[in-house]
Amino acid sequence: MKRTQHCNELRPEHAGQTVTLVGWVHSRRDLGGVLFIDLRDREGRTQTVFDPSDLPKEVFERASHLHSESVIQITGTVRVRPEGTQNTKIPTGQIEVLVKSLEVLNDAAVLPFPVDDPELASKVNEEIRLKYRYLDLRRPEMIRNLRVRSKVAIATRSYMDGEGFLEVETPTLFKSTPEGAREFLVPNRRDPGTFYALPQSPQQFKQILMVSGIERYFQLARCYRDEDLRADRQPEFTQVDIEMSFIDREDIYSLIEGLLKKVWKTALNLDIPTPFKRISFEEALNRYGIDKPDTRFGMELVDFTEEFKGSKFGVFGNCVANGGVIKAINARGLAGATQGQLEIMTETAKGFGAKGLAYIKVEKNAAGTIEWKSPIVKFFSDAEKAALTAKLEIQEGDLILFAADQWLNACEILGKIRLYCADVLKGQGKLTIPADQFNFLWVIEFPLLGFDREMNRWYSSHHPFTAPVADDIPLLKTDPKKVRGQHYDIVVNGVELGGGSIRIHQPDVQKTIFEELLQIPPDETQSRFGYMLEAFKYGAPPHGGIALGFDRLIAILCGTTSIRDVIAFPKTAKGVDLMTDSPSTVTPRQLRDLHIEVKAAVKKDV
RNA sequence: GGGGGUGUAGCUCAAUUGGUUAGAGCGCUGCCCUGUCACGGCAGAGGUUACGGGUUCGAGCCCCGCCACUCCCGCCA
Repeated sequence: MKRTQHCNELRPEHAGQTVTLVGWVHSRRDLGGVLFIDLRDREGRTQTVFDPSDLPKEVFERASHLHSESVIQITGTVRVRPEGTQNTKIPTGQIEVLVKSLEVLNDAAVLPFPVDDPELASKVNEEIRLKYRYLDLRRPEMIRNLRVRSKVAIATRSYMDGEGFLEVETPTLFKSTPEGAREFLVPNRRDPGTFYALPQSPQQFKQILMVSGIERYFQLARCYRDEDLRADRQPEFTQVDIEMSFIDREDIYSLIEGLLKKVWKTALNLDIPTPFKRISFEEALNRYGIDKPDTRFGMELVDFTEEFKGSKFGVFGNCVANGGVIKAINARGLAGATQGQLEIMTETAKGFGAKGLAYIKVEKNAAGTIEWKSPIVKFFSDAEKAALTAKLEIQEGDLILFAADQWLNACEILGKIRLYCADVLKGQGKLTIPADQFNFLWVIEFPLLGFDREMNRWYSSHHPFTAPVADDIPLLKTDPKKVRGQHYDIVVNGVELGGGSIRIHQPDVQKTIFEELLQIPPDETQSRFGYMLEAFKYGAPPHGGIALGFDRLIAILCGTTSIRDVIAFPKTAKGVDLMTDSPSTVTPRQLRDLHIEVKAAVKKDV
């Protein structure tokens, strides 16, 4: 070892010792007669002192011209700092190292952006941070994120091991299963025209492992989806993938509650209460307008369908007559919403096919009396007004927003607007949410199927291996919409952390789903899922599982909304790695080997 | 595929809304400075205003196109 200590280790009790430290030049303060260099490694930093009266001239000269981020090794004596010069901001601030010798291990060129100042560095354009990712990762806050990630990964493995799970690796060269997310394809050199696909998840392998009798499987699995990206979506990402045999939903709930309890303790030293609350899909939509509710604030949806049945206000009355619902939220304190903000909300509503967005601003008028300012309130009867006042607890300063539409649409419109209003209120300081508040929630009883009007067929709302609730199986052939799936999502603070289900383990039920409901032709079912249906014939245990988005989990723990901050080498929104400039073109020879001809205009190499 | 935002010195930003030589802070270079830790002081270098067109006497600013980054919608069984 070159070093005797790391840069966050020396304390007053080391005074007098000769030590060797290595690291990066974090900052340099040259006072002419004395020179301070803060040396940084991944653990922290230590002030070193260069005294020209005590050092050969060339050593002092060398030190005084060191660029930031040069890598050096120093040997010197630890001493307690003179009275009044201690730095309470850093743990090593009581001491300093008086340098006797300096070795420059690597001179750094002038940096493209500062890494020593967290304030400045966090504002640097992400494009340049990604291009020089190695510099970006040197920032203590980025190293901290990677450290959290590592600790949580290890805690997860240790917890799963303790629960009797086997970590099994599954292939990343898999078979194309063109349902669901678009896949990345890998051409097969040995058989022209055939392809592997990178797995969207190890779903099928983990079920097969249950048939294999593994009973308890987990993996920190890399998954690949060739879809457009978001702040919380990368083309390759990591899932904590879990599958168990001979269990029911309750076993999954308690397993994951235990895992998250351990993870939160490990990463944040927080004790989160378990068991988590549960809410049905229907209730989540009714109260929060979304299937992944953020329950850290209220502003819940209120139903007024009954009150507006037969209303003289045509928009509401007709809506109810046509089987729709009337929902409203009270955005307390937002009566002063700007025209622009109302515009954004209206556009949101229109995005769901609504014609507009009805609202009431509850404000004092010039005469000093409270008034409902709204283009529609003149159509309301006294009874309707009384119902609104009572159920929404209307008071001065409120902004009431309405959705009148079919149930799901009405809920979703207000669900979006509720989140938008919360953001606005947060911006105005009228809504504060503590950073250490984590509202975990199981969302359960999802509908097994949705109906695709365009394609005129059912589709799986989760995936086609999800088992129906046993009581609902007879409904599969009579009223598929009513069938509930044994599907569950784990949600925290409005973020979907993961989801899973109890699987179908009977080949006949699986076949019904594939062929009668999803209307996949039998030969296609055979070619895509035949091996699974066959596997299930030879003794498939009842089983179920879940997958947690590991990147999202770490992002939440690190307090960031972008998973790029918790992935060492992430890609841009267009899937480009700016550091290596990939993807890139390949040689004609490579293409020939793969029997591939590129027809699109070839991007010129620079 | 669609919509919004951004792009000016190495970095972060400004430029009185179309007007002379595009500025500041940090960083960088040189000099001064013995207790700093956002050290301080003096001086200096550094610009194809992303890129390509256009309008205009005149464009960082207006128009058209294009590229990149970013947020959102679609998409993500």
